Amino acid sequence: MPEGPSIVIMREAVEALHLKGKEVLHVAGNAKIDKERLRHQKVKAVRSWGKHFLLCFKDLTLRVHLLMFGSYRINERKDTTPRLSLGFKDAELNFYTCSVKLLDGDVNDHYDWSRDIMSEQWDPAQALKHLKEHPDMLACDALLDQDIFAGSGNIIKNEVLFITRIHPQSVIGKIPQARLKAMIKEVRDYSFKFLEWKKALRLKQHWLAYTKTTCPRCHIPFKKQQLGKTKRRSFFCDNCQKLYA
DNA sequence: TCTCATGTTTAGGT
DNA sequence: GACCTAAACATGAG
Repeated sequence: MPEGPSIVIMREAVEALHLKGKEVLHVAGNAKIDKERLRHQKVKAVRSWGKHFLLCFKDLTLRVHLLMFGSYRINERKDTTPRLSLGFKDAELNFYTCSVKLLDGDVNDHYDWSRDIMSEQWDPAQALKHLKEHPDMLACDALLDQDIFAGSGNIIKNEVLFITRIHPQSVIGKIPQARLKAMIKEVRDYSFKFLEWKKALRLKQHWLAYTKTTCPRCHIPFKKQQLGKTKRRSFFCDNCQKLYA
């Protein structure tokens, strides 16, 4: 479920309920937060930042992170106890196996929207600056760093590196600036393609590298290794992806 | 049946 | 404090 584009789908689905101004009438679930604080709050905005789904109230924001296996239901329930359930007059939101947190005060004080790869405020120049602040970082780690590319996950990482022909173990400080810019641009572009494919239930069939065993360009076997500090699966072609080191 | 993974936080060690 | 590792969470695809 949970890379940035999937959270955008979730946000759009909740926005379609037109909850703005609606009051939380019922709260339940096994989340270890002070759920009573949410009761009688009126929704001010439905937002998202990277992999975070945000329901904003006056001076209080509910943050839901689906982690690896989280799920949600709108006006439906699963058989298991929800982590959090919010009941409105004509709608119900249920969140399962996720991380839930309450953020105090103005939500804008918690988030830099320009770091969200799906945001209208996404700023590629800032991303370049952030990358340059970490010259020793490996490309495979940079593309998972939520402080630089909020919303990018392991699928986006693998696809972007393959498309831009950058080896996952490339050192950020050794990658020519033009290549870095191309990588940053592709994160954004790929995320919106991801969004459309996911909506069409056609995401998997567009994967070029992720979970693949053979390079679609030169047809030699892909390498599959857990790379970088993040030790996440990387699928790559030694032949087609240039190692800057 | 079993393994593993679109993710992050936290606790503990050096 | 920096840095690392493992555990915890707990679902569902293959």
